[in-house]
Amino acid sequence: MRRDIFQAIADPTRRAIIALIALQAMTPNAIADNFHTTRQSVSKHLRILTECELVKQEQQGREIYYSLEIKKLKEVDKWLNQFRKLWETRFNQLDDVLSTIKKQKK
Amino acid sequence: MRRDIFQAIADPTRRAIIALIALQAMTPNAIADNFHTTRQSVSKHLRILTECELVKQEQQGREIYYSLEIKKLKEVDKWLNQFRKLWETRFNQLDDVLSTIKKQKK
DNA sequence: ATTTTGCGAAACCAAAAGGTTGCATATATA
DNA sequence: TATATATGCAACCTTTTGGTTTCGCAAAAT
Repeated sequence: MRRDIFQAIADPTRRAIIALIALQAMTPNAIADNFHTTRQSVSKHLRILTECELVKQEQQGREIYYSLEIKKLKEVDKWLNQFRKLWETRFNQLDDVLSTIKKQKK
Repeated sequence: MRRDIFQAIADPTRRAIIALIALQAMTPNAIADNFHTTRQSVSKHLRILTECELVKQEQQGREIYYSLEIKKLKEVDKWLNQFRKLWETRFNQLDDVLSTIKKQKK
């Protein structure tokens, strides 16, 4: 089990869940209602998300509300930082210009 | 085959390859020398990265130089944007303070 | 001309992932 | 108390993944 954040966001359903609970906590059943999948499947995704601390849970009676640990997403942002300088440089803008010229020639 | 950028960066070896060729183009053999894996394995990763347009290749004689399509990484950044506002709000800073207090109590 | 080198592609394999089904448990509700 | 609901967890199955081995081809080197 790798279970790091990059593997966690690799699955499209998990990304959808993340977006869904970003603003308000939801129960597994409520989440499952939003997708074409079963509650158990969502539950599995939630476990993975919980294991890599992307999601936190709060029990309320027999319901469990899941919400996003937004801070954890910063790790992806941090990884992107090493490339941000590259895509913001003039060199890349020049690259864009060159490829545009190339296309026009065709 | 899903083959989107999120699945591409899910693998740690692929992330390492991405970081490696971010600054200069490299051949599969040269890339493989940097890891504890075979050239064929790297080749497979490069194919995946190429398929989702994260990497471009340039043939030079019998060698093929692979380099990063930095622009493609912006897609991850774009996805993060929807959450960026959230983790930058005061509410989250308050959240941080609260969890710090919680830790001190322990 | 022959050998070496760099490469992609296909075949094969073990492990992991994602999904489903069934079950146990705890909390509501009638 | 009996039943319905919300959930986690384990077992199972199929597909995908990451890796290795083998092969063939083309370009360089001998």
